Amino acid sequence: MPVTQKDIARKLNLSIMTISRALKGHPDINIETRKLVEKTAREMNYSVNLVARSLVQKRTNTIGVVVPDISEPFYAEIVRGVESVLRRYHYNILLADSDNDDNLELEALRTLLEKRVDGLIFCATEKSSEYIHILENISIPYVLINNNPVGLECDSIYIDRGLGARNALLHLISSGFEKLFYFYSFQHMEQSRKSIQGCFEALKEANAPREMLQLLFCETHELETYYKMALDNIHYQNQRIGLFVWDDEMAIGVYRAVVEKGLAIPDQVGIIGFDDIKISSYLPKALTTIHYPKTEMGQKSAERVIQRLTSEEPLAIKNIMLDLQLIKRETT
Amino acid sequence: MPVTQKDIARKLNLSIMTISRALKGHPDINIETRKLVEKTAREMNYSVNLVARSLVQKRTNTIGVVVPDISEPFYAEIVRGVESVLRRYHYNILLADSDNDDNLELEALRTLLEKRVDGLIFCATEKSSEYIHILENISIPYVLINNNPVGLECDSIYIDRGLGARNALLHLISSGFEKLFYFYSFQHMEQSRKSIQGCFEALKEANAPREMLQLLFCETHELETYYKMALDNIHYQNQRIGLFVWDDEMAIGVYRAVVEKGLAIPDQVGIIGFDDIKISSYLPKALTTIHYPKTEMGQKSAERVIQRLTSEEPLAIKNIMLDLQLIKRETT
DNA sequence: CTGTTAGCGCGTTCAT
DNA sequence: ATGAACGCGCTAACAG
Repeated sequence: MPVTQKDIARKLNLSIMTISRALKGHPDINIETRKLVEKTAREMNYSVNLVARSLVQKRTNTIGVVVPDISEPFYAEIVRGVESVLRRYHYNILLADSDNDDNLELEALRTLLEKRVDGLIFCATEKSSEYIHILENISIPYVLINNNPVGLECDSIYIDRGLGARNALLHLISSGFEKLFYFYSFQHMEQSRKSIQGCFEALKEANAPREMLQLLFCETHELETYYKMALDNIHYQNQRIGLFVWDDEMAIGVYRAVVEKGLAIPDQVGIIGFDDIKISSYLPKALTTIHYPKTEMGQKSAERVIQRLTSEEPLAIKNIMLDLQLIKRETT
Repeated sequence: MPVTQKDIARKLNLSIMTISRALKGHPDINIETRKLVEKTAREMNYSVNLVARSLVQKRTNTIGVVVPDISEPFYAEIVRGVESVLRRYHYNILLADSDNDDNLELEALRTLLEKRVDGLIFCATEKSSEYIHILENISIPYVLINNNPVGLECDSIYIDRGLGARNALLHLISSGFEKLFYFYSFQHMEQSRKSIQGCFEALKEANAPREMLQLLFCETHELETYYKMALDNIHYQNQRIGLFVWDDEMAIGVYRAVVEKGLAIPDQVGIIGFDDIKISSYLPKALTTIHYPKTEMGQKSAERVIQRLTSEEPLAIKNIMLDLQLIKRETT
């Protein structure tokens, strides 16, 4: 049983209100009594009950964050960005990992709302669309990261994967790779679709034949799958092969396969990843990749939620697109 | 303004209690009225206010989790383990990232307690020791992961880094490496100390001279630092060199340096990491490492907290040590 | 089966 | 500068 303001009040023969005010540093309070209250509170090991305060003030100073899998460095970095901003405003993160499951996602979303988070940051799995009904009727600010499944009219932050893919392929083509492969999986169907589109745009722009590119769909988003896919499909025949891979992590699996086949990088095979995770620069051949502003994405979304929470006037919907950047290193 | 039970009650000419009970599936309620209430609730878009419930029931169904940096895959995986268990018991995670700063850590800890989390899982930074005073007086269950700074008497889960280091060095020695280096930094002083001790134990056991091992202290826990440290200190002179590195991520930086120097792995230089992160098996030479049960660590700590939360009898303090396992791959 | 009373711990409002 | 009354939204305990 933690001690409450009432306990302090009784002990000091004061009203609860005086305690409450003293503890919050209210101006209209005798400095002496304040000191006394503070001292007593410390002695009694008092700790405010923010649940009670939240009930009265109708705010929890808590932001819900939903991600498909926090163990993926990609999401972990986004969350890190969110946290770094929220901290400054004295907000905390109520984290929900949807485990890439749309049912769990929906359930998590509901719980967060029931726990009365003040805002929401949402990295959706593409699979679902049911949660839309919830989001539509939501009364708190929320930001969609990286994925606006059915064109919901709301704040969002995203990158243009199509453009990224296009630039990657153009880079491969202009670097003299003659046969191209794109390794991808359905992490986000919509994004996958767009990236494939981007690939074909690149071909068109470069006046390259469609057959130059082969799409390699990987059934699961796992290293082993990408690794095997590369092992099975990459066969060098006097044509420089350029590989574009869904993300850096998976690119490492592909990389390994290429090395196992004894092919020279980048003389025979070139590789481009996506994300720019930390270790990419430290691989034996530093990976050429497309930098993905993950931390910034988290920060910007947190800032946006805070903005909506603090601004009086209604804010216009804002869809922020962050820039990607191709970073040429040693694999191309 | 979300709708409350009161609103439903008014609309249906029923008492609030009937609504409350109907919504919770209480047995003592007319099935008809229950259906009606549920339907109306849905129509009115009702959502329970768990803040209010928490105030009454004195539980939030929320567990506080404190980590030094969620963007490190290591902690992200632990959190993932925690979440996977908590989900089953309908608990959520209130996440606090201490940013490796003992002051922020202390503050975060306070806030979590004020928000009345039901339990706590704590990955401490080694730097601090002040929070001890808080933990000592804490009335909720908590588990220390990986770090018991001042021998606090409490539930904890950890691994024996000393033993890990010992096994790593013994493996290097028995694999014929003649000159040994240990790359480490002060992520956790106590752990660093123990691991160094473990190294020396290995030398003793193998009847190897102390000079066989050189300690390389890296000032910051960053890839660049480890990379440069390796570049500056590894010089091959007809003696096979064995490198043991604080963790897999940093080992990749070292690996890169070795490759740059044109040294053959493992013929001239051997490398052992620590953690066994996913990509370790997919490096061009799969990294020999010590498997660190991160997910299990998160799971077990969550289970422990839940146990304490549900068990009636007081439970004895439990310090769980998880086993490490050396996984020999291609770098040794 | 349903309603009444009371209270969780705190803050808002108004009075003194 | 301090206090009293009331309510936040919900549930526990008892009554009927």
